[in-house]
Amino acid sequence: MKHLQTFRLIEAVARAGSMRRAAEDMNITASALNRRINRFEDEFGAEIFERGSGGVRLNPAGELVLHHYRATLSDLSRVQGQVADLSGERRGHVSIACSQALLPYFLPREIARYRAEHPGVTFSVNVRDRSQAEQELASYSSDLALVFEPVYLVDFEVVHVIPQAVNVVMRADHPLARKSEIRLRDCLDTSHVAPSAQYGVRHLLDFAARRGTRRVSPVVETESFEMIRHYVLHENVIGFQIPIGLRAIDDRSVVYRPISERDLPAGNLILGQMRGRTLPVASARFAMQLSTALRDYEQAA
Amino acid sequence: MKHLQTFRLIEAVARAGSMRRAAEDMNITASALNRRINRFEDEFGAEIFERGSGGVRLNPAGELVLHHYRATLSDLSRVQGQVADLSGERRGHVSIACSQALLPYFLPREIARYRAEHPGVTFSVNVRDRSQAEQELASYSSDLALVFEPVYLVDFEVVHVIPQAVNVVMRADHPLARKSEIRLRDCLDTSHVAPSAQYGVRHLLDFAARRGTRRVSPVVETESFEMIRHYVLHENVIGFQIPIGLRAIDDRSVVYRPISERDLPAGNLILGQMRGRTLPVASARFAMQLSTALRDYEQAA
DNA sequence: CCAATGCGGTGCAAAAAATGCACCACTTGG
DNA sequence: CCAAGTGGTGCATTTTTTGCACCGCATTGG
Repeated sequence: MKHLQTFRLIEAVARAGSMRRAAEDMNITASALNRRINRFEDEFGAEIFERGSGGVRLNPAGELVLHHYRATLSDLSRVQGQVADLSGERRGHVSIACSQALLPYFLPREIARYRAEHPGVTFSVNVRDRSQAEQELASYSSDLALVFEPVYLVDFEVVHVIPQAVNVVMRADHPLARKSEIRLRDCLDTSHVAPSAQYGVRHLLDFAARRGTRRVSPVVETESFEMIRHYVLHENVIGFQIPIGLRAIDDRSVVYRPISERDLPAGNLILGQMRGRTLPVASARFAMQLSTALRDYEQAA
Repeated sequence: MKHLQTFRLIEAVARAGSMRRAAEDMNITASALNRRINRFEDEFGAEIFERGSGGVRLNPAGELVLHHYRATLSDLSRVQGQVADLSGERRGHVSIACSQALLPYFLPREIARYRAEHPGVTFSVNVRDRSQAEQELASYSSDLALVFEPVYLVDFEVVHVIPQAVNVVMRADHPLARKSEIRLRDCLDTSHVAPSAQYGVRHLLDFAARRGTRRVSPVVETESFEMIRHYVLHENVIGFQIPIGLRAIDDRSVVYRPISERDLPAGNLILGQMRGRTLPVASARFAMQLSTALRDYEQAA
């Protein structure tokens, strides 16, 4: 949509931090860019950039303008999606920000199931930790977020929530595998592998350990839950993950057991969107499917 | 905002029903207008007008586009309001659709009170019946609606609600004025003046009368409650209105008495906005003031 | 301390886009 | 069957936008 070109340029300038660099990025002359910005500010009635030596940066008014642009863009693409729907095309795009736990089993199955019915719909899956996921929604970069234990709940509208207890994952021959429920102290007493601090699982572990004046002291700390899941195969230690990211393996080489709720309350896996936003058709439908799937998953567990 | 010019033209064409007439309205050539529309449709990816002989009219896709434009416009003016607020100007505009009952006493006082603190804020007061008021919100023509007994509540978000019993209004020397509460049958047995069918007061009266197999048969039927209020001074008949639109007059020439709740349940006076919409600063603040005023009014009564 | 560099902004001419005018093809109602 | 209405189009003209060459200024590094 050509009429939003000025906003695209504003966004580029905000990103680049300098008009000249933004001009290069957008394949345009610095002078032309400069004049468009100035003209916009005239028309808008206020400056939107702070001119400092060495470049420019958005002022609060500019932040509002940029937000307006993103909201407009989002609404426009929603409208285009609905129009495409009218003409029976059923195309569209869903972008979702999610925690790592959803990557191996849950999301692939749900996306495939959705695409089986709507082959014209494409997906972006953005792996984000719990705080990033919410920023993702706020900037309209993702339509949906499916995250474990989100941080700030402002502008985050909960669509569905299911509890997920932190589980211990380990080889079947690990001593703790014999119990059906594991105490936190047993975890801390044995060698363990843990995710790094920005993740919900680690946050819950740290919090619970501190309450018992213990500390989580992992022999391997990583940002990758896939790493954790596979590491326990190579050294007989324990790892942590929530059940939706786990599955009993055929040869029963890896097992998982919940940590006792006395020690560590279950966290929440939350499907959410930006508050008040009307989602594109495809995203709204996919959100409904996810809700149903999460409910079924919870009842099956 | 120049970048929305094409949308303004689209709106004009939709309103005029013909490109040539719209072109005149917008002081532009039909050819230029025609090409802008065609270019937009190209870019947008779908036709938004149905071309019939004798003119054009919006198709469903066009309705969506027009709605997008209005939403964008509303959001933009909200942003401009917030920016003005940032620079300390405190200006803005509030548009409110309301029932007639609010016109004589309640709204003038509240608007004046608001403007005493924020002289830069201007107001539009649009008198609308209960169904029009909601359309007004849906088309972003008004920010707020304050109506008695709204019809459809879809897309209508209730901000505040107070009950309002239908009252009989009459001269002090009318026989019914001696009672403190009036039965519906007494109203129907005496000559009465009533509002026409689209109004909430009449709707409640009709409904209650029909339940008792009676009918409302006014000697004067009017769209104007002001007319009703003044008519009872000239002929000794009764009229109807809700208390917020009434006030005891100094010389006690006109009095009002509630109709018994056994016969006619109290209706609702509802302050609302469009569902999910973020209101401009001034409107949001005014809505808060109205909420408070309504609460105080209810407690005082 | 001064030249070099990078910044935003501006005058002016060239390029691009939008517009107005004249006109076409078509439908409709008297 | 024609007059009056409609949307659409080719072409010259006007308006807007852009690119180029600069300016003044601040920061930086030798």
